Amino acid sequence: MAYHHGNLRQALIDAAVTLARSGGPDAVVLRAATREAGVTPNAAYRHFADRDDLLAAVCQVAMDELAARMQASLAEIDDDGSPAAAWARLRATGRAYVDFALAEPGLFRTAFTSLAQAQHGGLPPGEGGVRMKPFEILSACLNGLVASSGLPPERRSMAETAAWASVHGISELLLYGPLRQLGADERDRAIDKVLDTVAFGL
Amino acid sequence: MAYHHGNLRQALIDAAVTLARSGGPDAVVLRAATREAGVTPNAAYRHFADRDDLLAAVCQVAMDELAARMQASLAEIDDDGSPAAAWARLRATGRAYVDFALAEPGLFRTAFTSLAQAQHGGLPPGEGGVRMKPFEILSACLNGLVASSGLPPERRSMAETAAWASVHGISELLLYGPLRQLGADERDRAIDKVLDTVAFGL
DNA sequence: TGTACATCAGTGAACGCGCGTTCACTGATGTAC
DNA sequence: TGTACATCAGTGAACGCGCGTTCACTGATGTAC
Repeated sequence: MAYHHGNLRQALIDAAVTLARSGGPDAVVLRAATREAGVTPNAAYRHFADRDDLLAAVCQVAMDELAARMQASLAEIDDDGSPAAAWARLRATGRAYVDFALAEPGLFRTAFTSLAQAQHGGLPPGEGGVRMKPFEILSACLNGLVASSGLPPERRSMAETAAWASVHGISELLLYGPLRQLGADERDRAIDKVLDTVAFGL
Repeated sequence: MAYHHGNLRQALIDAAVTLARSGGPDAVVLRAATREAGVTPNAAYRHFADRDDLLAAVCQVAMDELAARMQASLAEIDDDGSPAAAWARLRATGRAYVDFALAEPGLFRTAFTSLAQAQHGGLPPGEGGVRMKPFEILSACLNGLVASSGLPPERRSMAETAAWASVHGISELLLYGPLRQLGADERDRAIDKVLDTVAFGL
């Protein structure tokens, strides 16, 4: 499968991810990606329908990266089936989520923009475009919580929504909101406060 | 104060707000605003240093609008000093926040972008740029909650953070996240769930 | 009250820029005989 | 094994677009005598 370039498609995605990493979705500029890959602008059209198609690929990568980090932090906690372990697992995914947002604001923002575009543009409903692996990870954690008796089943309903909203919200607030100037310590305390409140609230 | 145009500065802001309303901060295009105001592009430079200066004005308007809606929903609940009233007031501001986000996604997004830019660009720390009236409203609600004995003082700390994160998060999720396809009923239930969880968690 | 003048809000024309995208092409790759 | 050929990934040049911004200007407004 190595033609002239080798694997231009992947090279373009890599370059575009780098752009998104440092400047968010708007920085995913088709010409910049081809420049970085050492190729003519129009060469991109052999591999992507248009700029949006390239952006969609980047969004998928960003979302997958977020899921991978959540999964990785989950792997560090051994699941002995106890409620305490189940709560620790939930907290770990939340923390990983926020850490990813803070460490990679550009990718974090990008991860959610293909969803935004699917809203305006076409894209058949149900055919969700980007797969939301993070959502599935969160659901699994909550299921584990119920299974371990850490959470009464009658409180399980819509727990994803409550948990995700808090964790996503604190990420945005720390990045772009009134909390963006916080020092590292205060930031940690803010994140803990949010995670505490969610756990208690559920 | 009426020269040639009347009040071009305000007319440009109005036009720019309309742009932001339908397309978010990126839609705030200086030339488009002058076009709408029936004026030459460079006329804008009599009233704004550059495009970012115009955008900053729009951000302030958007943030003020958000605060106004929170304030308005607060005014509908008579404050008899009881804990129940204090909780209802908190909930009303949260609900107004989410409702604003859903009704005016472009303005909502714009309200928070001058903050994002102050982060990258210069802007002396402390000199916060856009004033965060919504934050102050929320703080006042939480103070009222403590005053009414609805919330023990030892739980007051960082309550703004927890409350705001949840409310901001559900807004983003409904607009751009996995919940963006929800119907009106499910949406209401999701918002209620989040508000319940916050109240319980605090 | 009338006239000369300074101010300055808005004009007209142009700049350089980088973008996404299209066209006809070239030349290396892999394939069939 | 060697040659003719089809494929198709990447080239080179160009397009039209709209943007932010700058220049020297014009002409209506308000002011001083």
